[in-house]
Amino acid sequence: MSEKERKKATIYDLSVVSGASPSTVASVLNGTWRKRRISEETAAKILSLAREHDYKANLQARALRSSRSGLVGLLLPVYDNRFFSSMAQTFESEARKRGLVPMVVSGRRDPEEERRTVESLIAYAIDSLFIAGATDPDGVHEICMRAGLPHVNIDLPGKFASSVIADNRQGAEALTSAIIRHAETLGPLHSGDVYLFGGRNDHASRERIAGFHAVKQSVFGAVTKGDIEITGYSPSATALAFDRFFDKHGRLPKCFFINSSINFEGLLRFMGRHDGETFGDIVVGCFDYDPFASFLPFPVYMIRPNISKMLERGFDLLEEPKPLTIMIEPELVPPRTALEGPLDALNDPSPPFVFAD
Amino acid sequence: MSEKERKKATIYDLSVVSGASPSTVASVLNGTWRKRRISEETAAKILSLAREHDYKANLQARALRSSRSGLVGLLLPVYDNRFFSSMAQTFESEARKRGLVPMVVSGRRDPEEERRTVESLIAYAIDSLFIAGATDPDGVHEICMRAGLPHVNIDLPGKFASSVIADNRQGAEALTSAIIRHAETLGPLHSGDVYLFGGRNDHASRERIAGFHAVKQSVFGAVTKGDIEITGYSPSATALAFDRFFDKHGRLPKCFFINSSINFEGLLRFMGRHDGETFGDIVVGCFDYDPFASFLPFPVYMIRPNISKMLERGFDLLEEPKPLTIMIEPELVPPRTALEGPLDALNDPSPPFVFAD
DNA sequence: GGTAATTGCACCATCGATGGTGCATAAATG
DNA sequence: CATTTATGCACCATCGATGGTGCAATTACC
Repeated sequence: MSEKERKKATIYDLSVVSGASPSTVASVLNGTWRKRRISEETAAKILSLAREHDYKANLQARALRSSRSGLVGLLLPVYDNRFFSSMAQTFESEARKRGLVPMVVSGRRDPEEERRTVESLIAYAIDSLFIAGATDPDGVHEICMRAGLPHVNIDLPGKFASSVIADNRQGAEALTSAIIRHAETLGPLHSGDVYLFGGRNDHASRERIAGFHAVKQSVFGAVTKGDIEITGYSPSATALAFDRFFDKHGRLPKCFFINSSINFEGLLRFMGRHDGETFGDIVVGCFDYDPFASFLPFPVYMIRPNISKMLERGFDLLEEPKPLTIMIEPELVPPRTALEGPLDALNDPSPPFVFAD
Repeated sequence: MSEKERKKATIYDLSVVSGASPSTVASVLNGTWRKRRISEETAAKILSLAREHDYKANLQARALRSSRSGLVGLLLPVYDNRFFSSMAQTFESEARKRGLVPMVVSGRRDPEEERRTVESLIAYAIDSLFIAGATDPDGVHEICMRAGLPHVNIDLPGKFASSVIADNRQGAEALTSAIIRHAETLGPLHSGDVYLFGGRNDHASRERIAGFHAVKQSVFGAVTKGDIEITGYSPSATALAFDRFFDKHGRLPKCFFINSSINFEGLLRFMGRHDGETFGDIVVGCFDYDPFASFLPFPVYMIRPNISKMLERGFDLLEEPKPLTIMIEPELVPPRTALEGPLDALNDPSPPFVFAD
């Protein structure tokens, strides 16, 4: 038996060994056999033969016939960032919890590539798609429409499709208040001491900037011009922005808001070029979450979206007939707080022990 | 045309509109038409009709018929960790570069779940599998064997399958030397000041521990007993280990080697519980790479595997008839150095600009 | 004992694409 | 002009699973 298992067993093989027809075998194996009035006895025999021959359904064939593949896609811009990789992790559990198989792809912030990768998913007949952070959501939406593919946006504004978004405005306000309050405990603070770096002309950035300015307005009564430096989502462009600021003012702002952890990496690169300087007197807010950032030598406040709630609501929205938008409040993470992540849900199979050496 | 595109066009649809047979249409669309002596003219007509009807091949059907799916799997333990998410990112490019579609899944360090996820990949008829960091590589290997699935281990020792591994021994030696050298510049150092935290009874940990001890041996002439605290791959267990050490000695070791960034998170959690203490006098080595760790208030040396080279060699090894093992040297990253990551390869489509506010 | 209802399953077309084979028609060759 | 060779394509079985339909054999019922 272990020798002959070179080729995978099919329902036809089981049909031969069991003496039942292929369709009977199929219905036993896919669980529809009661509906088809297959006898308990026949079913039991086929199930035991299936186990014996290590039968595994060919899902490609099933998908082809039934036009339901059991695949759910997730389009990310990139993987290697705490937010998106954590989303991939959570997405995988949520998908499997629902009996689906996740296909996670990245569009690398390139509209052309986003389209291509989504088309490759469609070619494999995924049943639905989660779009998280596409550069060109409308282009992706268009493709999904044409393919009749149900889809939801995650953390993207939904002009056409359903969306679950973090409350960027509220989050930015919370973050801005937090850093201003902290910076004020360190000394007098003026509107001109409070900056924002990063972002781009997208919905999320606009909302965050609006929240940032709203808080500055209410705290200082006025908003300084030029308190925002747009850098796109690039570590190197952000590092350059800090270089420029530093060259001009001889220091960093007392207090600033960084649009994402990618931009935060830009700050780190800038600091890498200024070894020896401690930058202990700055207060930073980062609209993103990375546990490491929590332990830098200066206070870092972060905003952490509630990813699993967002995804859960996303699966709900797939059922919805018409486009809806749901907002989920993110969480403010104070400095030096290492929160739990999806890794904590893992059980580490080998218990700790000490090597005999 | 845009109205009627509700259902996806098939070769049969194109066969009707073009007047050619389905097999002719298929061969034109999959590029085998010259071999089949289809005329230039017919091919051109069909290609133009295909474009017009937005034809996209159903890859499930193709896979079923040709028993080549064009899917490559990557099994990770987890996504949300710099090393593995960076691997996912690089894997995706490498796969697409080869005309394949990546399917990345995580086994969450659970042998049972690893098996299940790999079986789900096999059910979709993936052509080959990259195994990175499985808890039970032999179990996975067994399943692949049974399914006749070509597979390579990445950064795992290859008892049965081909492997590309980081040189853990050499990397651990480089890392240990680096932190000892640094710590020695801060004051006198004894063998008892140099510890290792994290890891587990797996190949990588064993090699790293061997390298660690070899260097201690050569520097101090002897190895202290009990200089190693095994914690498994869990942030919380690692935090507890630091707690224990701290409770016993009233401080952290002057100089220590942390087995992975997951264990590193444990250090951060420990520090979160000791706010106010700066821990400025420690020197840390982390056998893993996270750009944020580079900028903590104490020196952190890191080891960063050359992921893209490992994956490239992995694709090569798939062709190989018999199991081979290849070692790739990792890179030592000194403190306060922010290196480039895969994100730098992305082009940020919207150029930086400043909001008019 | 004859008809009706139920049970248990087999048959067959189908999903979309592929590739081996074979057969007209046209062109080349002697 | 007869025969060989080349050209261009159609036909058909096939990959593995599914689900509608139909039909014998058994059981129930009057």
